[in-house]
Amino acid sequence: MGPKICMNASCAATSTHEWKTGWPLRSGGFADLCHNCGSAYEDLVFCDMFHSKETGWRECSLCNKRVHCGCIISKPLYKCLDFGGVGCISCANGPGLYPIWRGEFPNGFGSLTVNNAGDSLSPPVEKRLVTGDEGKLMQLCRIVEEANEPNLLPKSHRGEANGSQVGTGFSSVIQPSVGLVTFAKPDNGRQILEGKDVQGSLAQPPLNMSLGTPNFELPFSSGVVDGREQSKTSSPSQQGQRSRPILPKPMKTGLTASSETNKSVAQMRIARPPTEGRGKNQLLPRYWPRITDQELEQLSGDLNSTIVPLFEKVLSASDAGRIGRLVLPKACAEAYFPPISQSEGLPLRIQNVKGNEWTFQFRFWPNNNSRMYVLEGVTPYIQSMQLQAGDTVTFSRIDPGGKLVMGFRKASNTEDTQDAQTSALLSDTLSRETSLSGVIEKLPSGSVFSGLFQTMKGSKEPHQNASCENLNLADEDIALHNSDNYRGRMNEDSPRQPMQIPEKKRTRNIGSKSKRLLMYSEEALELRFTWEEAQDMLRPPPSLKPSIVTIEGHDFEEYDEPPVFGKRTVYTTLPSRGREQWAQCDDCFKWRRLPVDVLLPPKWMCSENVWDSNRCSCSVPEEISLKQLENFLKASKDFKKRRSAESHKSVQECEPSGLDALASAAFLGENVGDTGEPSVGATTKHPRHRPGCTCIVCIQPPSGKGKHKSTCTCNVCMTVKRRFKTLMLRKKKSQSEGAETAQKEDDYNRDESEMNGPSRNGHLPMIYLGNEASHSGNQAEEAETSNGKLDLNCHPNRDDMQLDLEVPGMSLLSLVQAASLPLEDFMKQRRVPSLTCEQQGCPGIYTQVTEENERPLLNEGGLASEVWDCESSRDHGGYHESKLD
DNA sequence: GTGTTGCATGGAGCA
DNA sequence: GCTCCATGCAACACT
Repeated sequence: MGPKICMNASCAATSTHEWKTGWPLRSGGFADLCHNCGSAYEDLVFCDMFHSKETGWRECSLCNKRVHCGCIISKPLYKCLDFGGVGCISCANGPGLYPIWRGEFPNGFGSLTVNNAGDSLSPPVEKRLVTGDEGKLMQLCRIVEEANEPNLLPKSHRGEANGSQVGTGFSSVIQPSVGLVTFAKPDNGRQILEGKDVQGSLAQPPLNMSLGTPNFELPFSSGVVDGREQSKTSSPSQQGQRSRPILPKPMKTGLTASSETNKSVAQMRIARPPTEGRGKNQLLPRYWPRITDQELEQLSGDLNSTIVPLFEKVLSASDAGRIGRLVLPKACAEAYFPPISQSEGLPLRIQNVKGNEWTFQFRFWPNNNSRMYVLEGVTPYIQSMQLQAGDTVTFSRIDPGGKLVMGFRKASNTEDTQDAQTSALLSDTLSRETSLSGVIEKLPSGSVFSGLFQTMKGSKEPHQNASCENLNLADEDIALHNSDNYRGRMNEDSPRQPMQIPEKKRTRNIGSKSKRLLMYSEEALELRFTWEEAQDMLRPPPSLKPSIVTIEGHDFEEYDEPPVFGKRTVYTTLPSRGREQWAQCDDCFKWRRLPVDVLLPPKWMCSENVWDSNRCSCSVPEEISLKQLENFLKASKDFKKRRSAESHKSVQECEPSGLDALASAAFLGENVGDTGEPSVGATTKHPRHRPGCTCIVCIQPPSGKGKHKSTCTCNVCMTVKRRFKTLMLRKKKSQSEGAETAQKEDDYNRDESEMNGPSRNGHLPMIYLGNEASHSGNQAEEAETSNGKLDLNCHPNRDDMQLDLEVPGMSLLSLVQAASLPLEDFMKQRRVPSLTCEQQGCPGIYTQVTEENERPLLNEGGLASEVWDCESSRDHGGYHESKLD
């Protein structure tokens, strides 16, 4: 920001012993004036002193006083009279002249409709003043006056307005000692001008707020003028556009608020309606910047700059996605960004939170006879700020200079702190004063303009841009403004209720197409569960029969429908009764025993217990003791905890690295990443696809398949084979050391597995395409997620479901390649010829040295035995799932 | 095969 | 019934 220059063109002083603030600028902020000019402005003699020789002087039709018309300084000082001519402001507002006054306001605040009773029809927006800050007080007084011209006070009266409402037409309170000024965003009054019943408007007063002055020009306007320029000077009715309300419906009790109320409410975090804009469209509250005027005052007071919050937007999934297009609210784009006539738009330089400049392409697309405005090229910004859907980007402007500032607010930060003091104060206030509730109730509240404050914080660093060189805030300020949670809803029925973000806002992006990813973190957490839990709930489509497809000579079962969610059940194994399944009634919460192979719907009650006529009612007591049940559940819980910890541990331990990774890469033909290894992030080849992506690209086998045949003796293959052998020997050694422990573990796991159910009664993990019953092995290909991702095809409770994961993260195909075996041979090894349960001495677990599988899976060193779980054989179509030890 | 661009579609919100 | 806007998607460009 350059040195100050007195904005009185005939003065242009660059130094003065005291700078004063003058008239409100059309771009926001206020003119800088030297002491002399500022004093003249404050004394309302500015035009007399400096414009006396300019054109535009007229006489008041009522008192014949000379009135300068047409400059920005004199704008508030006269009125065009209905019967022609002009009147000086004191005459125009004289009693009796305008029993019902309405008119346009000149400074970007539209117009205000007031009634005789003095009710303001627009809710107040408060601005905190610092005692002694006469210049700002003057400005605000002027704002109030402009919004409330019938109550214009002579200068001598302004300082005497303590604690009293100014005039009768507007509920403004000017209290320099208290430091509060309440003023309203005036309504544009167009509805009245269009002939609506004025008195009727009292009951339902128009609360629309025009975004700006018709002739508003942005300081950064490129000069490109398009059709909007014309339209913005016309009324909505002329444009055929509806005006959208940006303020909630008014409360019937009026808006007059006590100073106490004002004081308290001023500290609330109220969405702050934008101070300006171009008037055609009106801003929806959801785009209001969430910064209080008080905060702005603090900012601008310290910075010699005026921060003009413009709007903010919660990022949608597409905004935060890789497309790099941020959809701008139309009204905001047209109000605050330069007008563009060509679809290509123009580059827009916006300062980021650290003071660096970013250039985005501001453009539009024609859409339904309208326009859709976007900022293109935001991906670097989004990524560097680590923004995601649900976060909020904020746009503001620094005046003078009109520099656009883009901040952000993380969604995760919006609800994690609480300012108890303010809450208490607010609650206290609300308990006593509810007249504002109607206004505040629907105001989008929430955290503050943290992005902006981060801008300030960032500005501590060396700046590239001069406009921010003075932006500096203490960390305490940051902390202050990070203390969110003034959000909320005031309710007359429960005035002490803590403020919460309006439900409409909170949930508006959940459920529909446009609401997919926008959830607050807590809600997301509530929806988050482990893949083990999800696996427990997955059931094959109940009434569907799989179709059998044959791929490379192997049969696969394929379901057309995705898995369904079923009720979670608990399996037990009792020596006397064998395996049992238990389910809890959703109504009475009693546990009922069920047949092992029963699949329950997500909601299930005793009355649906068709398998046990004695216990098909909630009134019948449980047949299992509470203690027994607790033991089962506890064991189940402990087991899962332990598994989870072990899983993490094993993943870390077994993470292929260094030569292993290279070896794998060699086998996989440099396509390890394509195997879908969970740890692999976005690739350059298809960066849109993340781990877990099930698109056709990501589920494709590695393209390197077949590069090296099993007989290949190239250096790479030989190295890898040698490396693999070493790996397996090492593993075997470690296994032998912990054989005893492992056996115990296995027994334990088995028991627990049964207890939790080989989910879905002993079936293998269900897979969508080629499901559990197929046992064709392709579940392993899908089961390579090991980092907690939801994997539909991996059994949560059984190690043997992950038997192919000898090398974590490798897909089945990778393993096939690694084993240097044709797929057919590999599959044979995964299958053991039919042995009946009787042959194997079922029930139980026993060890058998296989004959046909003397070369066990991936084990050149030889795993001579495999553990057989006969209990699972029943559902395996005569085959027994092998289990690598 | 992948990334980008420009438009179309349809749900949500509002009067 | 209208506008807005999140997102899908086809066509095109690029590697």
